[in-house]
Amino acid sequence: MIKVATFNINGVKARLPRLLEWLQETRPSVACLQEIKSQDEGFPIQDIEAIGYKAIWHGQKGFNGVAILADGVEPVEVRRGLEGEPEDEHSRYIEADVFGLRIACIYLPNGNPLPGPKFDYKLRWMERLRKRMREISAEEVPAIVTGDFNVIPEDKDVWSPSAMAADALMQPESRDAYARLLGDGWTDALDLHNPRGGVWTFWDYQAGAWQRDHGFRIDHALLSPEVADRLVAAGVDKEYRGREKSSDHTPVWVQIRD
DNA sequence: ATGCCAGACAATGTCTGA
Repeated sequence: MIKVATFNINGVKARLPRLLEWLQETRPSVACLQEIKSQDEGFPIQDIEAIGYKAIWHGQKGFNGVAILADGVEPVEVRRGLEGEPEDEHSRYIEADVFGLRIACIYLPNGNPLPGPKFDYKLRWMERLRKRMREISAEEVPAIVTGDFNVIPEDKDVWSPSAMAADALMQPESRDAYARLLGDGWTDALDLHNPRGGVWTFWDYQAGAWQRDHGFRIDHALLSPEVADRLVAAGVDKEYRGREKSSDHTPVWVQIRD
């Protein structure tokens, strides 16, 4: 069984104890991290290797940054960054082959405030992502595109649709772009296993959101048809949101038959 | 209407985020 997880870590250096304990307690085969908020040279690879993982990462000063960790084997990097905007220097995409799977780890732009350049960038980035995902589909490799999509797919995926109505995460344009990915043949694994919704992956640090369970679902795992056929389970490691110095996201995982 | 909270950077505040 292969377990592929994603975790928006919100600062890999500030969160290192949480990351290491999560890896050791849940032992995912592959762990995709977002918002490492570290330059390449500051990534704590020694601590990660000390507990048996190998990794590739794409860092950036101060914010963004993504990484793919694998239990005992080095992920083979396929690409970093998306095509289409050569001037875009945000570290938001890294892709690798590992355990016979193509894994893409993404940190999709938030898009707030809107309207404005950040929302425009989000929508352009989603179209660039779609183009890459269609290329992966054409390869017909078993693939998982996972990470922080910064899209609340449907009203059932948020504690209060009205409270979030003006947010970039649930604008019709954001949702339509996400729906187009699914329309291309990708399966939202967590949604498949929780069709009635009510499953959150993010709770804001502010306004007591965690205590009030004011969360929403923005961390996703999209499966190619070759992987969807092998899906055994999907879930959220909710308890990690309640720990000391936690990220504002929880890990999301899928289990895939060998 | 705004900030709430948090991390990084390199201040003792600013930027960024969701």
